[in-house]
Amino acid sequence: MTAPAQKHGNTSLAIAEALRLAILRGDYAPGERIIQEQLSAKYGGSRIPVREALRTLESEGLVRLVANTGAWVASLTASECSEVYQTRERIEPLLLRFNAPEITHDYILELEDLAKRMENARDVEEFLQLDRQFHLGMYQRVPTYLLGELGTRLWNTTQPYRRAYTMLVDTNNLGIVHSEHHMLVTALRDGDLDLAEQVVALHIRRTRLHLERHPEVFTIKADNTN
Amino acid sequence: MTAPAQKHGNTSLAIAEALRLAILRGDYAPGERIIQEQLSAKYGGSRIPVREALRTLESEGLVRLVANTGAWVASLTASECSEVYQTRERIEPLLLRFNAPEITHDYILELEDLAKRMENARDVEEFLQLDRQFHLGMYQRVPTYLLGELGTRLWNTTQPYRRAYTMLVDTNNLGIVHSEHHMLVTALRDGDLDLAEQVVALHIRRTRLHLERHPEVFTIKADNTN
DNA sequence: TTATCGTGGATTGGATACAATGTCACTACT
DNA sequence: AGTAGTGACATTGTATCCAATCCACGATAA
Repeated sequence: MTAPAQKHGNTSLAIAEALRLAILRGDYAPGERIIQEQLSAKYGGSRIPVREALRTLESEGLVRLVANTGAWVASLTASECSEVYQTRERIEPLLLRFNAPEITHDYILELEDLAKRMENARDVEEFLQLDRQFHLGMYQRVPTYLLGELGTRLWNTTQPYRRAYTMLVDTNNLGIVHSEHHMLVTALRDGDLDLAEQVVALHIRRTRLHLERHPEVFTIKADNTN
Repeated sequence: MTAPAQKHGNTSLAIAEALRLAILRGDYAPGERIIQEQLSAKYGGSRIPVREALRTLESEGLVRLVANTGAWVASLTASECSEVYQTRERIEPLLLRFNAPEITHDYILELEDLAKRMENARDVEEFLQLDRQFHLGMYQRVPTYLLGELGTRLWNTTQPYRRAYTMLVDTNNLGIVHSEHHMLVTALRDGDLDLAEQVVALHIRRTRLHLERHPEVFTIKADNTN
């Protein structure tokens, strides 16, 4: 990049956004070391905005900072990931409840479409992208003070493991996932918010229990962590 | 301060901590403007670590940053505060569940003592301090990846309004609050975790409903916000 | 061999200097 | 009088430079 038309006041924002996307894309492996100077060279700007971007991403849980030592792409142990999922089980139903008033009939059609496209997804990346759009999309119908951000953060920090897990089970064996998506759409169409909340919680819970049975997913981190 | 023995690598941490405490103490009113140079002079260090501290506090929800414009002490509208409380209603029971294994008999005695001391609290500040110790203390028996931080954050962002509210109702009319505290202690002593979770949720919920009936609490912000 | 102790290079942390931006009072014009 | 324009000042954003810290590596000694 080395964006030339960079106006004053958003260099650190731009760097944060670029790095966030790169991490979510999987360009960096969990546990990988991040050198400020390299980011500086890659995305433009001096090390100052890079450092501020790293602080931002740390607060989002995507990066781990250690004073005087450096920055690493965040990595989760199996039990940490389980904790994040348990938190999601409590947060996402509430988030759904907040957004319910704006989940209109038209939008439910969109959700149905997304659910169907997921069933036909060719590769893992396409599935992941649609899955994200399906879930996070319905949580952003309404602006919130912190719930929306929180939901996104929890989703983002578990992204590498969702990817590894999806590759592991193969897109064919996702039958239950698709059923759950359709159940959620149906509950929303029926206006049964309590059921919708429960489906979301169960969806996350089942995935968590699956993940807990596959500890090998958490070995993808780059070596020199901790 | 202008701390002389400041070692390399924790200036921004020290500033963040000092400013966090100052905000929680109420030294700054919600909505009050924060000037980097002033913090720099007050707590020592140049503006660089000050800026990093502000980023940290922003991620904790205590400060609001706007590019090229400045920083303000965070302030909540009534509905934003309600959202935070609703989030707490979902998070704190889970946090309690995580910590339950380490809430020993000895610690329950401490909790009971805190509950009693709250009943005898002379002034608002003493009550607030004990209340914080009672609730946050039991959430920090066990180290967590994010739940603990999250609980603290939710607690911190609502601190100014808890203070205003407590002053409003007067420490005499806190009978129900004390009953709830004792109910929680009893549930923990009985090892009835489900009940304990429910008591916590109801405790938060009742406070939220009270707060929603006192919108005047949210007018304490310093003028030039937004 | 193994452990301990430097030592130099790589990297991060912080201070100063300057550029960009926003704010606000003041002026000139309608 | 009211409003748009304008300029100076206050404040924030970024770059560059230097200091502090860490870490890998090798030398030395038990």
